[in-house]
Amino acid sequence: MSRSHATRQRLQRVALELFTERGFDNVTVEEIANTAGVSHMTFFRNFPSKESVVLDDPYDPLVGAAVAAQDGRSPALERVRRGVLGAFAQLDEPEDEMVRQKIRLAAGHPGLRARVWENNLRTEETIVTALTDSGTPHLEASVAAGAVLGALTAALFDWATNDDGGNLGERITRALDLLAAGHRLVGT
Amino acid sequence: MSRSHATRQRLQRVALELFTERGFDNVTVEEIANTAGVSHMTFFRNFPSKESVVLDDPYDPLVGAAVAAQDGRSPALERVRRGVLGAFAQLDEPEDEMVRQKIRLAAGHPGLRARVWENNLRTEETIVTALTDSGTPHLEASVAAGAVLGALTAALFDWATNDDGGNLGERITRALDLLAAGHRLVGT
DNA sequence: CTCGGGAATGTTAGTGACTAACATTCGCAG
DNA sequence: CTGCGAATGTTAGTCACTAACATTCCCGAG
Repeated sequence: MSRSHATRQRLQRVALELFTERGFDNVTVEEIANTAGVSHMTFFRNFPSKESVVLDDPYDPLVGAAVAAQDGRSPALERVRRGVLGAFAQLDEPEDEMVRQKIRLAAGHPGLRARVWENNLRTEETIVTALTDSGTPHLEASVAAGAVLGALTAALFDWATNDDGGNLGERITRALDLLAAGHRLVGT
Repeated sequence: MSRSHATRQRLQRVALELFTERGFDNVTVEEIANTAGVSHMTFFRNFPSKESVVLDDPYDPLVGAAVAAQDGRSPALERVRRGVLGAFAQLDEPEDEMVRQKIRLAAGHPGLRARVWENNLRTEETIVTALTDSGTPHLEASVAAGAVLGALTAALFDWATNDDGGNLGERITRALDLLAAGHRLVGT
């Protein structure tokens, strides 16, 4: 398990370096594996796809749990919003630079950018389940989850693209505040 | 141009049939092409990828224009919401059954479902541009676009999955009303 | 130390999406 | 009919990804 874990880390580090240097499409899995001193099979035993090296995100699942923990009497959209904020608030920022690099890679490549949703879908389902379990109608739950994750993802890409030096947590907080504020003015 | 157009239609029809019958992953491009009486090269000259047969959606770009046409004094989120509603309202439902089939296919396949976002990204960019052009800050524009498209996509998948016989336009209207209503109760 | 077994890795030989280069056929205007 | 351009076909690739099987590595029991 330990030897394997080291190999995985090495593959990921090498892959992100090469992708950043030469672009995702101009690096083959063969190259990544060779540079890391293993065969392409070892690569695929550690990552289900080339894209997953950039996209795998262990934080997402936490969000579902955080939403489920919210007070069931708040409106669905607000519970999702608070859950997402809560989940990110309780994260320290360990490999902040790696996260930044991954988001930047994903933001700059249409295919990767699209695949980000493959992660979000799991989270979305978890959230929807948490909401429907407490009586929220399915469509309302879907809309709430979709809207918040849509806003969150847009904020992440915005952060990766226009980096103003601020940290990620702040940006997310600001984005979701905008979402909450956006409709208080309805009817103006 | 006419011979080509007929071929494209035939390829799409055949492909959707085969996908529905046997599942997206169990149909090769070769088969689609042969069944349609052409070579696989002709397939790729008509569609940039196997996935695009299911995903190409000529309606999306309209949304960007509709948002740009909204009154610039409303809040960003509300302008996006009204723009999207407006764009769908002015659609007749021509190939409704084909749209339904495509959304169902996409909803039932993780890879396709993720790629749906490749379409949304173009739309999202158009919307963001329309908003920033009228002075909205970039993050606010991104969040508004992301939230509405996230909600819209969730509603489409919900419609495809739990078909209650209602039509698509109604479902979208209901979803976006929920989004607007969701935050009126903030602070309850 | 050494030997056995299971985990980690390698080799080989595929399948299938997608592309480039070049050859062919088709439809239509002159 | 003829010739030109668009549409299509052939061929021969590259690359992501997989299955089956062979090999090596680590580690603890004897």
